[in-house]
Amino acid sequence: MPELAEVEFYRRRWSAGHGDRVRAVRVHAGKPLFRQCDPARLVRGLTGATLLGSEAAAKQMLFRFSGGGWLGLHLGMSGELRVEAPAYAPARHDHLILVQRARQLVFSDPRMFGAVRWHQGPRPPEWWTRLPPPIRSAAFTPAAVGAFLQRRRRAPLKAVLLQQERFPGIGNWMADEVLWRAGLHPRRAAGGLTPAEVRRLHRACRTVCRQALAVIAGAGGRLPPDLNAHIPRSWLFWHRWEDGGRCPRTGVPLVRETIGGRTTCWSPGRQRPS
DNA sequence: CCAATTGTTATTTA
DNA sequence: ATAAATAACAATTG
Repeated sequence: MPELAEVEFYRRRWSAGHGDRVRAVRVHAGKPLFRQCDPARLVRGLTGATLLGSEAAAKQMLFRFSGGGWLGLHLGMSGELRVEAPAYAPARHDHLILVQRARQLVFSDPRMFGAVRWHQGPRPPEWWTRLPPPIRSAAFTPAAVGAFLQRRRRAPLKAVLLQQERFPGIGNWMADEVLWRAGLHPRRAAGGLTPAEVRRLHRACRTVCRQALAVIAGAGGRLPPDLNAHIPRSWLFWHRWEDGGRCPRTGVPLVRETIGGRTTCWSPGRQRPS
């Protein structure tokens, strides 16, 4: 499930453990989740360390520990972070648990497309510092979007929006939401947009990211009880999987089809193929 | 049994 | 050689 805003939502859950020491680590070593790290070193580094802080960017999270330890998490397709009571008994898909005095920080991922990384050193790891500039940053300009679209000019817009090197954090539902807001058909060739359409796409990316973060991860106040609790009914989000779902703006029946290898939903009329 | 799933990457095709 | 499409990864559900 997790895209930009969901990742931030889950990171903030674990921030309940900031400032507390990790007394023990439970890990399903040998699972593909740990292919990018050495589970033995992970456990050795985490045990006894204090969780000092954390950040999320794109679909990545980075947790900082005392002693120069950095824990990287990616939630893949089905990952989630939870906070459980000290007495909680681990379930089958709880592949990494940081046990603290007052709680357990649980990383659960049934499909195991996620990843766990461990880095030891004074500075954050290379993979983190080299992430592309966020969509909400000043570096995400219409010119940068336009240049990227030109390089992928024959690919459908939907496929291009899913490329993390230019649209970090965008996933399947956010891509559909962006194209719907911009009024662009997902099958349009990336290189065929007018300058005005590129600007619309750029603006829709920023708007969707900003609003999704506010609504899903909480603007500044407290975390919503549930991921989707505050997503407005006026978003495509709620209608894209419904059978007989209708465009919340035009009332026209929505269409679903595979584009760029992923199930894609759009509103005919509002998003024209040429 | 077949199909589907909010992600990424290796491999194949054009 | 490059870019686009496809398969594969694993688990679960309809």
